[in-house]
Amino acid sequence: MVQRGRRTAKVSGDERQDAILVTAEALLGGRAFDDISIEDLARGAGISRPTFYFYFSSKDEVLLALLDRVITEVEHRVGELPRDFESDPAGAWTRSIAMFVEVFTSHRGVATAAIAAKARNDEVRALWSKSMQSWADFSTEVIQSEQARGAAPGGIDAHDLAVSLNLMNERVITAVLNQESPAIAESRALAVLSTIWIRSIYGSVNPGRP
Amino acid sequence: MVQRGRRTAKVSGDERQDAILVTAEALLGGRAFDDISIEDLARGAGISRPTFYFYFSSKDEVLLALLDRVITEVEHRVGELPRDFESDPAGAWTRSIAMFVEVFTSHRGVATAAIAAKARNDEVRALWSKSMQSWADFSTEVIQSEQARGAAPGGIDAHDLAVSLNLMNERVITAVLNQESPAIAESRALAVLSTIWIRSIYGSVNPGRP
DNA sequence: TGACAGAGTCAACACGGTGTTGAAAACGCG
DNA sequence: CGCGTTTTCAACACCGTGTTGACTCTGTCA
Repeated sequence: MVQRGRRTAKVSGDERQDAILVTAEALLGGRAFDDISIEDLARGAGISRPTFYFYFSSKDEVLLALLDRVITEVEHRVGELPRDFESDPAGAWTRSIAMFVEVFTSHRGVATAAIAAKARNDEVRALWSKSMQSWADFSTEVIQSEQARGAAPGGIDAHDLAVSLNLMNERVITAVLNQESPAIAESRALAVLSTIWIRSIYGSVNPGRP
Repeated sequence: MVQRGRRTAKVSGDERQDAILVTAEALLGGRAFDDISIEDLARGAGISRPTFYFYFSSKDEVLLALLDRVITEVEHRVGELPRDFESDPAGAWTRSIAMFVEVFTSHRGVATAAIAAKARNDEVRALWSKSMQSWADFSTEVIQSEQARGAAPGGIDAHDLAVSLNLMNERVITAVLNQESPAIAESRALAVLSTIWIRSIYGSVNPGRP
């Protein structure tokens, strides 16, 4: 992305930028984004607060960069998902949902901070929206094709259903990651979510075996 | 709640307190909670900023008071809900969900501000959690009795299901109120949500007529 | 090799919002 | 009236954000 190879004695700019990101993700493991000051990020990266502004124009910009990485990872894994919905609908949906659960669980701090930040930051909201949109579109297409081949009943707009189920996942996963109450046990989250998806998409408990 | 009847020439304390709440709810109609300063609330109520602190110890305290009112209204209306799940399951669930949609829609500003604030404020979180818990408990009991009488299939823990569906409602309603994208049309929200509830609780499209 | 350019750094400042203090004004009850 | 209580606010202390302008490196090129 940017040419490397400076032979500077001191730490290079890119390393500093990276140090800020690493510090941010580390601190997010322990406390809320709002409780982390730019001073904290700067100190963690070994620079002064004004110098922080040389690398990022705000704290939110850092979060945005971290979120971007996570979303890229999800996009990549969505693309690799097997699309065996005709042969094993329940398994296929479960594997898709499992992927989201895994990625967000392994970036707990970034995920929860970003989801909270989209309430106040336009860029974070835009990025998150774009991704939600693309996941909802993916789900919509599959639901539509399931409805078209007669495996799933109509009576509900595929897009509305897809959006609602994706929003449910977002919220349930957030609740689990934040250990909210009420929430559900992390170990059961995947089973519960996929059961709801399958029942509400197929209108039956065991799609394929009616 | 507190005795009234002072014959003061100037506006009384209770009226001032109320003026702050009224101002807050009015301002919340137009902008985000974070974009409202204590100065704004004080000016709106016709007092100075320090005087604000005589009535509330913080901005969040105001939101808490507003949220408390809304939750009280919901609790009240939950109590009045007909419990005709045996005779008309689909209708009964739909009426319950409709009630939530109505109340939160008519207090859009408070609802969205409170849901955002629970990320950072312990008291707001506690109050919201308590209510979610009680709504989830209500749903759990109904689901359990539907499972017990054989109207709803097992294969999923009633409480997990209830919590997930309630979290879905929270998130979908928030998305609608905030006009997020992706979201669903406000006019279709109720139909979509109740369809998902019914399909995932009963494992069929038309409970009662299998 | 020596000055120049640009990257990197930070002390000091300006600003805006929150929360506190201490003194004073308004009230109402005896 | 006069005394306690309620109510009010100017002034202050504080904290986090974002900006400015001057300074130091370091690699480059004449």
